[in-house]
Amino acid sequence: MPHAHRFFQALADPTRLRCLMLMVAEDEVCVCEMAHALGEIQPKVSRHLAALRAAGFVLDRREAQWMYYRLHPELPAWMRDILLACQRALIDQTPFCADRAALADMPNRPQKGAFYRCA
Amino acid sequence: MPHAHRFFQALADPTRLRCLMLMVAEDEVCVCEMAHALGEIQPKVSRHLAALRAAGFVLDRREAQWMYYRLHPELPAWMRDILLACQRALIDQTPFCADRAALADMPNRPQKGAFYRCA
DNA sequence: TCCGTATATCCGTATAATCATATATATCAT
DNA sequence: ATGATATATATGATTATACGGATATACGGA
Repeated sequence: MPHAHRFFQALADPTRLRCLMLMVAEDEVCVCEMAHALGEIQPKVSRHLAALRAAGFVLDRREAQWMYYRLHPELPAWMRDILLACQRALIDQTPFCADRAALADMPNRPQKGAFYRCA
Repeated sequence: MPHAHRFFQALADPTRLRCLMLMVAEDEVCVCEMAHALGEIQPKVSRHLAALRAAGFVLDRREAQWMYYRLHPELPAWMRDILLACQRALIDQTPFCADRAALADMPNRPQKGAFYRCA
């Protein structure tokens, strides 16, 4: 119950679920990419990612000024299964579909391992 | 998006998740059975079940004085899959295991189709 | 009338949104 | 190199809202 409760509590917020779906789809995503994809302000996204990190569901990694977030590699298998089931169920639904499209169309999108600037 | 949000919001409460796991395990369960199994007061269980019903995740059925709740038969397949994945992952975990045991040991447990009273 | 159930209300707590600010890193000019 | 500036990110503080718990009450069937 403790783990399950926290996990579903994390999924229960639309912003967090959208961020998680982006991470499932793209593996690693930085804050400014998520903020752009969701059309939300940066502090809002950052706070929700901090909550996911504090709960142990994601890991962050710094690369220059960008903080990249990804699913925690040691996430229990059943939680990962549920996230994959969500992706399958929601992949063509609003707003998840539009989020991925907006991310793909993001101008000046930071490129990992290169020295580009975020818009 | 609205559906997924509501769904995980429903799962995010321990009482609701425990009730849902009982319904997954036993198909139909009445309010007094759930209250006994969880060791919670009846109004608390009733209110959470009302929330699940209002959200369309469960259906209720009256039989004499007992209200039996079950998963909504038209629940989307991906939601049902997630509930089954939860059952597999949590079946031997606290408190779900103890909830099933307490339900099995419940004295004067109402029997469907008969004229017994709830303890 | 009794019992199971549902609901209204009140209150305390938790959670989220927003603004403002702080920190860190990179770029650019000198 | 050094320092200034811009961008990305994080966080503190405040406010607003949602949620849960407990009690009391109302309803409905046997």
